[in-house]
Amino acid sequence: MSRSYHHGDLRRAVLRAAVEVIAETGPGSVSLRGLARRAGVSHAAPAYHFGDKAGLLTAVAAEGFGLLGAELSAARERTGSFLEVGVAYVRFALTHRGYFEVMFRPDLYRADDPELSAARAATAEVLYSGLASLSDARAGADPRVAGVAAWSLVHGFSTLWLNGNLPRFEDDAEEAARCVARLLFQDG
Amino acid sequence: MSRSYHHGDLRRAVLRAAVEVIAETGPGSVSLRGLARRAGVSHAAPAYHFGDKAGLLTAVAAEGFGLLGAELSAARERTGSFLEVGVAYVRFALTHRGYFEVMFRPDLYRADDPELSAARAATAEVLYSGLASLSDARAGADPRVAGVAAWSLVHGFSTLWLNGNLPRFEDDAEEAARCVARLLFQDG
DNA sequence: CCCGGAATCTATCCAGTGACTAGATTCCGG
DNA sequence: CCGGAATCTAGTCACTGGATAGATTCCGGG
Repeated sequence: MSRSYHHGDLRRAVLRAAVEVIAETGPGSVSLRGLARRAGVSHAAPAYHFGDKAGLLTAVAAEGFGLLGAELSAARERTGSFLEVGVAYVRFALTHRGYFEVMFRPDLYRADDPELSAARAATAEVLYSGLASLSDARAGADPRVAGVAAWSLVHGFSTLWLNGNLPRFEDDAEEAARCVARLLFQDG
Repeated sequence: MSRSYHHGDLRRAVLRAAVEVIAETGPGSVSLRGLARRAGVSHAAPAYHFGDKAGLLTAVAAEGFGLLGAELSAARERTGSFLEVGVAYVRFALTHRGYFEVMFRPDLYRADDPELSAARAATAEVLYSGLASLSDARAGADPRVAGVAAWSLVHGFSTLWLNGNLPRFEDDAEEAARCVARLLFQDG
């Protein structure tokens, strides 16, 4: 019995399992006790690492913002196109659903967590950094308004797709997102 | 004691209370027992009308789609502008948060409920009925793509605003939404 | 090598919730 | 006014989140 009194990396294991469960069945169906069972530890073990359920989801959201920021800046460096940053946003939402479904639901976690705030701010920085080219394309537009429009477009597409409101595009979501985004970001 | 064995209109009362609670503290914090207490009935009474929690939220979502469809078509008739239909979408999300937060979270309710499906289809009909003018404005665009873009934009703006990601526009959300939408729907 | 504190996990307990069931009460049409 | 239908109550069970006390293991200094 003594071989596994300590799990080794329970924090990581619970985090991974949480993201998986959320991706499959939504954030509402995640339970600390279920994750504990899945990891083979007692039902109170996760609380040591995360405090409570909100703490776990805070960690999920923080990691998610970190991943999103990384993917957005990678897309920006790779393609140099603000449109492709938007496409990368949608791609993240669809391929990292477990994170995405938590990140934009502040009632599920502690939005004032410092680590999370930092990750979120860094991501926003990347998102808005490409605004110059966009506001050039739409001369005279307030860059803040243009940024919000861009964010709204890709965010809305992502959420609508995730909850099954875009059935006609379910086969090639990424290309559909690119077509949709092109209507707003006319530049390639 | 006998004076109020029957509540009178418990179904309506629970529905109203549910929408209020959701608008204030999110769908996660709604409990059948809490709503029952609020209405002054036993904890099992709501189950008679809604079956279970998913049934209650199904009713919320169905009523919400009905309201949204009505407001969208009203905006269309009143202004004749597709842009104003989009603004009405945002206005609905902000003023009927209790409904909106449920409607686009199918994991919370029974998405195959016939009454709900009908209400949702009717709303989609209104949403897409103004597409002709939009695709005229953007010549050559696939009307389906244009419709998805429009829906994505207003939906994304609404959800981002609701979860506190657009702090700079919190004072005059409706006018901000109009500015944002104008970037996509160039016609007035 | 070993000792003691720190890190990690277990075992219990409690309150709140959703769901189910049997039964009580009231309403309403014939 | 009577009997079935509609509505609500009361009780139960399994599950969850949260809290606490204590057990086990790890690790660095002597």
